[in-house]
Amino acid sequence: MEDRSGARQVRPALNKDAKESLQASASSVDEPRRGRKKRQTRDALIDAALDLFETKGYARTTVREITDAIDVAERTFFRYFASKEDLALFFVKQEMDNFTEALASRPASEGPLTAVRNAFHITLERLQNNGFTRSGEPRYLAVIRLIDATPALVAASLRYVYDNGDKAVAVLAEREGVDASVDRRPQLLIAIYGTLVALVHREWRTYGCSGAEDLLAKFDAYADQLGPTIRGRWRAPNR
Amino acid sequence: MEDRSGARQVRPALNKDAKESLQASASSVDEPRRGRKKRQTRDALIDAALDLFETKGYARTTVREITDAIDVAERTFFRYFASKEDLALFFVKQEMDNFTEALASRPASEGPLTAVRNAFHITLERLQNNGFTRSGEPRYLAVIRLIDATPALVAASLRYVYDNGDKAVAVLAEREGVDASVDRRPQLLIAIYGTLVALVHREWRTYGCSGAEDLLAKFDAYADQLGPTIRGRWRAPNR
DNA sequence: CGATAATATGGCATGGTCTGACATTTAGCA
DNA sequence: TGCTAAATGTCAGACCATGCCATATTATCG
Repeated sequence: MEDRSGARQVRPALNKDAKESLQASASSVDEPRRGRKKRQTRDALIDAALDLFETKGYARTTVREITDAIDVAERTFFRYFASKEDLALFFVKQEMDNFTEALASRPASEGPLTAVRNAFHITLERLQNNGFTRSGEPRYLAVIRLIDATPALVAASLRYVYDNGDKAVAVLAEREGVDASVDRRPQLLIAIYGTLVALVHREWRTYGCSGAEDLLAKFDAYADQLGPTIRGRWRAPNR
Repeated sequence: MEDRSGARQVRPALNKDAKESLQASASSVDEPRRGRKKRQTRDALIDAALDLFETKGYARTTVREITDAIDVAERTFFRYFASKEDLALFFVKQEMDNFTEALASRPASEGPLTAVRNAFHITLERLQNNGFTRSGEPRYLAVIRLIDATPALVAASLRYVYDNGDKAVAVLAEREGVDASVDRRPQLLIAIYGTLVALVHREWRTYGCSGAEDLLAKFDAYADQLGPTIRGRWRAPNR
């Protein structure tokens, strides 16, 4: 894999407990104060960062500014996130995890593509209550805009799906009772799902950035075209 | 687009004449000396870099080492390439350009998917004579290995396809006589092509890294699964 | 040929990301 | 209260990337 030592690489790991919900910021009691403070700090970092990103843009926001905003040392930032990118990708990871989970719980009666589509819908719904920006917009919408407007983040999130789809692939293979190590279909479908999401995000951001329903509609529109795209000739443009 | 000033971002532009073949290093005469030297320097940078990358890995090779190897100032490197990544992506760009061109010249009798598949074959064939490493291996194979082994480069190349597919999309729409601004199929197919290539590269690297024929075979194997993947249920694994 | 403009390089300073090492504080617990 | 471990802070430094200005090389033209 090569990756060692040299700076400037996107490292995985580090986030042992990075998955901890964040939405359940209802600081459940009885939890050790230490862990609670840790999550608080992490959340504060994310909040401050997203705020700054929205105002000044990703590239023009320095890590220093983020840490100054919540008064911690710059070094601390890198104890929570492997990189500036890593922070921005926090939500991508969450979305992917949600998706995989949703996929796993789709009834066996649904075919693979149907299950994937429904899982996406569920994922979006869940994300709705994942926090809001100070302007009252669901946070994940703001994040989508941020990522799509920042080349480096687009790249990173594509990659994240690219090499973290394994779990989803496994789930899919399991569902359909095929062996993912010889059958390429699970991997193919997840990869296609990834690009679908990317395309949808871009189109959504390009035209308007309306609500989440819009996102869903676009996703379905693309998914509907999957079959026609692959089959034979195209001829007459649809509609 | 936001991207400005802040370091650490992948910038496009800059390579006004970066496309100049490189394969035609036969330094055609009558060309102004200045341009010739420029290309020589650029080629030397690429050669030295690839050499070092292969030996020490991408991350552990510093720009300084590359420039020292051909005895130019570090500053000069960044006059040829926007970033270290940019250099590594040189071949990705080339491949994409070749592909688009090949696609454009496929006969109208071929359906879209067929044309894409054939264009890929042609692209690979052309790349065969694009220079060789000191071990005699076609250079682009070495580059594929390099990229796939380096997370940051995987990300960057995915992105490159993601936001440079426009030309190919246009070509495809033109071929099929559809309007790409309302019909999503061209974009969808190119995006799928991109992920297909990524998947193939990974599988190729994971299992053996044999010759180019192997790459072609794997590509076809994936392409063949496209239809079955999308349609209805899967049930019995193929084969 | 020689002056002049255009372009490629070199050199230097600076800002930004990220890491490693070590010191200091703070929470958890006997 | 005092010990232990985890979280933070501090500091130095590597590396990538950009801006700016000086210098050298090449092209152009009278």
